[in-house]
Amino acid sequence: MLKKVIAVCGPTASGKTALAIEIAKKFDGEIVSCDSMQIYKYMDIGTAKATESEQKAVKHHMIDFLEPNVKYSVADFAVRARDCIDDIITRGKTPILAGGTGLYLDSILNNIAFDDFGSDPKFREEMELLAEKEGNDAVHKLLEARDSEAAQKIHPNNLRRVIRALEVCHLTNKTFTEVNKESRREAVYDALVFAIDADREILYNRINERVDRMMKEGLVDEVKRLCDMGIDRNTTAMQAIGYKEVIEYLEGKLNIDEMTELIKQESRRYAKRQLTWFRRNGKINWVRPNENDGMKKIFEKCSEFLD
RNA sequence: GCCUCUGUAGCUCAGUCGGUAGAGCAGAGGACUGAAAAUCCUCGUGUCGGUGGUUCGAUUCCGCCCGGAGGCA
Repeated sequence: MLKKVIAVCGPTASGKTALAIEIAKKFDGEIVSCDSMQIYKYMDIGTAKATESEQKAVKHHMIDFLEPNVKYSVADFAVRARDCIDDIITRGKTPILAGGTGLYLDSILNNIAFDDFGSDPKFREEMELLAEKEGNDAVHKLLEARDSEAAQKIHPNNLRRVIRALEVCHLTNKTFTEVNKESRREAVYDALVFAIDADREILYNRINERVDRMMKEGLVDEVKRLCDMGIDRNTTAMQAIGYKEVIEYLEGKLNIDEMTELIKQESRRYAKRQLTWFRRNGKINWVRPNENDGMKKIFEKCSEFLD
């Protein structure tokens, strides 16, 4: 028997949080966030976390539990999120996955297993050095020799991926391609997946407005506080859109208008990448909750699914 | 009023010694299995301001007109 989950995804600023909360209220659900940045504490404004009152109304999981200097990955996420989901089901409630990090969502929906072979920082360093000295192609050639199928799929300039693939070969003595194949376990979830659809122009306006709101709500102070806490600018958390740009502003590299514009632009581009990710998922129901009886249709689908 | 410069892709500009044009940025599309809000790939037709003329042929040369910048009065 597959475990039933509902998922809400879509580009940034499309209204995922609101929709997920509506569904949760209606179907006695709890929200499991699939967002790579909302996991961090003290990053509320810039990541557009659900507000305190929203969190009071509906229980949120996978949010706000990590110090910003902690390294985290899909693998960590998947393990913990699955426990969360199982726990919610055990308590007789409906798990609602919500978030814009496509990889995180898919790791759950496709039930990808991440074996515990970890990483080898020293190996990565060596490869990075090689790339610096002899170019990206030199590293890619190594991958070609170990796993030509992967080499074909990964562009030589995508050093990060090339190195990761090599690292997996190095750690497991299997090919990256093999390891990935084996990681696809049998489905355990039956998911009803919604993605929020919006005209590009409207979406971009919403993004722009939201960034302005973040500025008013004190994004700059939020980032200052993180810096005062000693959070390094190279951490994953500080690479988030809205954070890295504020840091540049604080360093005097941008003025406030340039910074705001840049955050908007990066957010728009991010939304575009998210759309690309979700579009290739054929199982997604594209919905427009704000139009006509959009919400009604969504609720109907949910009831039908949960029956 | 006169003189000079200028008008080329959404923006900033290059260029064509006359054979209908190309960069950066913006934008669009795509990839994605341990950093994923990251990382990476692909994509440039536009009345070359308008209109007449010279020419086999003009965005390129010439005249006029319109718009912009500066200089002299």
